[in-house]
Amino acid sequence: MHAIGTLAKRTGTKVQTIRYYEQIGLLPEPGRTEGGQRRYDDDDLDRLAFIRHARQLGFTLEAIRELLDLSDNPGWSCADVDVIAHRQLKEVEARLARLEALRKELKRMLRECSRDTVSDCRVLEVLRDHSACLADHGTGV
Amino acid sequence: MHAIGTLAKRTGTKVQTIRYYEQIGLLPEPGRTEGGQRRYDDDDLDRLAFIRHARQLGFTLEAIRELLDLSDNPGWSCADVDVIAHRQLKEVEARLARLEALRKELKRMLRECSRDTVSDCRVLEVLRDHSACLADHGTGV
DNA sequence: CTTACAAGCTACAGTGGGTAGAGGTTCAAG
DNA sequence: CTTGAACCTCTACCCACTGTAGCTTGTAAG
Repeated sequence: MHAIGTLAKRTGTKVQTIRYYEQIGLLPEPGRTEGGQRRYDDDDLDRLAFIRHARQLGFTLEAIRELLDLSDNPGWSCADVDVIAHRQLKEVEARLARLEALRKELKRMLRECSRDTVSDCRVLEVLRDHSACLADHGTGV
Repeated sequence: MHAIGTLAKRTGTKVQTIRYYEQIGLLPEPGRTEGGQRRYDDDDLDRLAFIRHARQLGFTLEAIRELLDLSDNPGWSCADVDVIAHRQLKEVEARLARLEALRKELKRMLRECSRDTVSDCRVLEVLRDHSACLADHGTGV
């Protein structure tokens, strides 16, 4: 039986975050001491570790909820899990592509700036000049 | 004199977002018609375009506020602007690195999964098995 | 057994960067 | 003059937490 702080330490989670996961139904309500403090068993620890690991991989809490549902049901299908993981990979790759474009644009801006070593900086000009960029509205970085 | 909807269309911003920028002090309070509707001039349009462009480059609203302050002051220094832009580039590059690591981990997971074509999927195992990953707590993706 | 204090508790507010909706008013074209 | 699209304010919501205030409980040392 572990106190909430032990769980927190073992999984690298904040105490409040654990209570938050309970609140939104990702973690089951644990048992309590007479005084009302939460006490967890190893299953809870595993479940939390799973959640944290999936979060580190960028899964949303909703996706994690799906994964947990699938793994809770004895008749879960591998294909469903695969779909979720692939969806996640696609999202990560899309974000990567956007960030890469961003990096190029920033570098270009800074390169232009450093060209005129003495006088007025061009960064603000570039930011101001919409036409100079490949503006696609809606960032989603 | 432009209505808020015109500004919105021209800069690819939602009407609500423009009002939000005003609320947090990024855009000045514009003049109003007798009936109370906002009316903007070309300076406002430029300022909003600047904000949107900077947002597309991933600058936070706080960073944008700094940039606008610098460009409002006649005695702003190029070096200050440069510092902000470089800071932004560093942040983007850090996020890129993290996302790249993430993509690798996801790919590895999916590769392991597809190895056993028939039986139970390994994705959930991998998510469960903390030791298999290069866990650094605190994602910041 | 008492005391000290770390760790726990609940409840609520705030973060960033907006977005959505209700319910009402104004503007401009026909 | 009428219509209806666009405007107005105000409030609440999104995600995934994080922080704070004010209180209670658990535990180890003396």
